[in-house]
Amino acid sequence: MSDNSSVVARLRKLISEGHYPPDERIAELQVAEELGVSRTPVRLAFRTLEQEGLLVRVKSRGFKVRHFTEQDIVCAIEVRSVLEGLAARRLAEQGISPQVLTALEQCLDDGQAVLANGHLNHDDVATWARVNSRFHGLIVRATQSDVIADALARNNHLPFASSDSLLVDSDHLEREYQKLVVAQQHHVLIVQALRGGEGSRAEMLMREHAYINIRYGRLFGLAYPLADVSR
Amino acid sequence: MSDNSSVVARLRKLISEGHYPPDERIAELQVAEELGVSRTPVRLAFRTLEQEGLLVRVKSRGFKVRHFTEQDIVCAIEVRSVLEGLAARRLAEQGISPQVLTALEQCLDDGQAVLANGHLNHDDVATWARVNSRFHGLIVRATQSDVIADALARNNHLPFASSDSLLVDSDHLEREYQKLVVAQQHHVLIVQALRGGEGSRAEMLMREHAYINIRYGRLFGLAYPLADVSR
DNA sequence: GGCGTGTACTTTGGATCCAATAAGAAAATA
DNA sequence: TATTTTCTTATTGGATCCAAAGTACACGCC
Repeated sequence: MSDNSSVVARLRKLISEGHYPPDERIAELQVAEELGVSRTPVRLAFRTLEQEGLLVRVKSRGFKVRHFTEQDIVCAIEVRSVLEGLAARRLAEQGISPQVLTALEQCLDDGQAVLANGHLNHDDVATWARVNSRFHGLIVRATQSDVIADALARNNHLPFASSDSLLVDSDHLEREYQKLVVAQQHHVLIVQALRGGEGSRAEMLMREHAYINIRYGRLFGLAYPLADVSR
Repeated sequence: MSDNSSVVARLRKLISEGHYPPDERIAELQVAEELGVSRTPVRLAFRTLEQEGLLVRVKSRGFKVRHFTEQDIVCAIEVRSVLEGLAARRLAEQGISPQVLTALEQCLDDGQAVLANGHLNHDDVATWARVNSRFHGLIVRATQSDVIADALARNNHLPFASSDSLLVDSDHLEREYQKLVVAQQHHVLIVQALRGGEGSRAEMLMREHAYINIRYGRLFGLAYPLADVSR
């Protein structure tokens, strides 16, 4: 807590929760008082958040909260799509280690276990989120490339760009179950391609996989306050 | 100059020139004195540079200069490759405006003019760099997506990831000329694909185009001090 | 002579102070 | 009454100060 990175994290949260509305200027002093710290850590955090893409610099008068359109969200998912695709291709082509392969297969088993009941409950959703996060993280880290990992991490700071954004719609659990079944199938095929060293296929599958929330039409109606979204 | 962004720019330059050696800790006070400013703007700049990937945070003791391996440089180019590929695909699929098309064709003409002599001189190289930069910038901006543009911009902060890094080898001007001829051909084909709305083809061409410095074997022997590079 | 503890120093993180500047409000003039 | 000019105020950028933490060195003890 003595570290200013917590200020970054707290601000990230507050922004994506809409506490600071999009497109509105955000003052250092006000934030500092609300967080109970001085201006200094806030100023530092602003620079970080700016680079993460959550704040934009206004001509010569501080920062304002970035507003995202539906288009932006789609783009962020597309960016993740090509970057994770790249990671999968690299991993397949450079060869996957037995350790990583074992870990990925464990993810497949764990994922299968979640879906075994034929329906979803709350714990299932949480478990799947963990397994899914582990799966994606494993592939990226296995490429051993900090450059790719960083590019992905930065993109994932944008709200709903991350593969962790499950967007589970508790009103349509049936449909959500179908989505996870498809996701699980994707995972199986991706591991298959990785094991077989099929770079292009791994990339293609991973790219398609990233679109799952778009394909399943659960992209909008988000908690995050989009700028000009009506529906 | 009164803006601290100049500190960021100056530091970026100093780092990529090797004034601060890779993998070595970088102290706020020392930098502040060298730049003739106080610690505050340096501290702010460090946060920006960290997000840009030029500095890495050391456990709880400030920052050190990031070191890049050959592998990292290749990865950065691959990242640019897939991102510019994405931009090209989007642009082709969403349809390219007549204005942008005209501007791109102007780039093609200008590029052709540079190569018309059959050989390169110093001015030619500079001109081509400008035209090339304009060409790539046009395509990215035409997608109207800040998210993609930002992802690219961040990646381009890594040394030699940017398409502006021509890496012209004045000792082998003949080979460099051949490289630019190929690049020009790529540009022509890319515009063709964009005009025809062929998204996949545009993406594929753009991705290949990004690899030109790798294909032409002029990737290493760089000014930037790589960590463990012998050749 | 080696190892451990303690102290001094270096360096970062946070708070406050001061100056520059831009925005906003009020007043004066046309 | 509208417009322009000036003054006040809010807010950022830079500098300095203080506290906390970590490192290194030295001294002492085993």
